Amino acid sequence: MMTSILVCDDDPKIVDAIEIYLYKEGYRVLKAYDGEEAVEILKKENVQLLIIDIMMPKMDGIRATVKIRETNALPIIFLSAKSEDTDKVLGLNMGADDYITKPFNPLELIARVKAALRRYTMLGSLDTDNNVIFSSGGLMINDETKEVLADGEEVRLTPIEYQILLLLVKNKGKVFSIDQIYENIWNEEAIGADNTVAVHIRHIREKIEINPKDPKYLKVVWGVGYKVENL
Amino acid sequence: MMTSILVCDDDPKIVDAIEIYLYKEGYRVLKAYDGEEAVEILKKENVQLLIIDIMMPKMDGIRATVKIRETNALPIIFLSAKSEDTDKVLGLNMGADDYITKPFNPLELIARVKAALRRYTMLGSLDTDNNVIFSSGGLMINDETKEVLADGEEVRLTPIEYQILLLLVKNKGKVFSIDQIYENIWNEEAIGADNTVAVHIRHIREKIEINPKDPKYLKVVWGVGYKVENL
DNA sequence: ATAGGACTTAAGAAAATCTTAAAGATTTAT
DNA sequence: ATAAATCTTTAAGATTTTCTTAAGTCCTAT
Repeated sequence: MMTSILVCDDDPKIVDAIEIYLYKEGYRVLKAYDGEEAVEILKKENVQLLIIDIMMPKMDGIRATVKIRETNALPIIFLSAKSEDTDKVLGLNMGADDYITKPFNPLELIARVKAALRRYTMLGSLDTDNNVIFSSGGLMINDETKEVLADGEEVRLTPIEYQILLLLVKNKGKVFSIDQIYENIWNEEAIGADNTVAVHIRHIREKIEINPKDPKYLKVVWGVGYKVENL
Repeated sequence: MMTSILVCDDDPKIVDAIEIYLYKEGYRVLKAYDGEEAVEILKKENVQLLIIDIMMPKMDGIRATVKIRETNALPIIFLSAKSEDTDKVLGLNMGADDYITKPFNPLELIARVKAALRRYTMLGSLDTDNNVIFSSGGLMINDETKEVLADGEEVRLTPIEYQILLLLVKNKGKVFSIDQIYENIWNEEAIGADNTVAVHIRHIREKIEINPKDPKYLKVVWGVGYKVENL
């Protein structure tokens, strides 16, 4: 399903700029130019994230947020001019999940959008069993059938290997320390279990990587832990 | 999310008593028995409130508070024996938000805890806690993926380099002395460690700066320390 | 202008972390 | 009960990171 993002700012130039960045990342972009319009669109459309300016005519971002929050729990990112610190605080209390100050760095915008969406879908995926398929690039896990595909090839993992990979792919991009991995899978304190996990990592790599010595999916982050690249 | 409270007193009886009161109210209670321990725990755990005794061996409550305030804005409630009025005043100037005199009334403790937490969450604590993305101009750190982008380019930092840069970007604009940096990252006293930090600074600059000789992000403040410019 | 302290830079030794293979222990399936 | 599969442990080697030393350069006050 395509992710829809509603962008709301009274300055069309900013809306257009954000649209371009988000479109490039593969999101569907809806546009509004004041708070009322945003509220209307959210009633009709299925939107996963709202980016809204604080200072706007008609209905400002804060009042709009209050109204929206009455019926919708979607994540909201506020836009604000650099020094509007008061607004910042107000906005966060009103139910915004993050904020970006103008002028903003496009990469930062994208990163914050992704982080907000991830937090949101993480919470949502608990109720909807819809999310059983996780993937990153040529790597795919179907948690219903327990099938793992790497570059089109089916891969047979042992239960522990499967659980580790599932954890990492479900949270692709996020780095897990060896202890975190151990505690997540074994449900007990990790003491002297570092090699255990390391060996499983090795086995997983042997099975899913074309070249285990130079892994493209399961990467080490030195001194920190492992992650599955968000491809 | 569960609210965590760190209780720090050198008298285990008092810590245990407070734990019981707070636990009944549904809070998660962490325990420390001197200032150093408290500082350690606050670095690792996500804590929303600190209750700390003033008179303690090793590192007393006031020095601990000063240290903690360098990086953490959580509310602090001081515990003090009845007549230590001087300490009381000192503590409040040091960034404590409230104080309770021993022996205390459990109901009063709970009331003050709730009041402090309310004030804190009102002020948008989301800034640093929920946030995993920190940026300054063209510099961006995502602490979840441990990715660092400088002018759009991904940069590979070693763990120590990463931690130093994260500290500076999280507190952009603020100057840290070499000793402060050392103590924050290594968790031990900085003695003769100035060159060590300087070398890491150099390495970070080599990686994130276009021209390391004329750095635009990681600047030196002569005779004081280093900071990341608040761009 | 210059001396002295503060910062920068380079290179190599030391330490820490990760990878890998292989063998033994445990669990599961037949 | 036995074989097969899976998991854990060990340990050596490879790699990366960290620290130290030492010699530079740059600021600032006199």
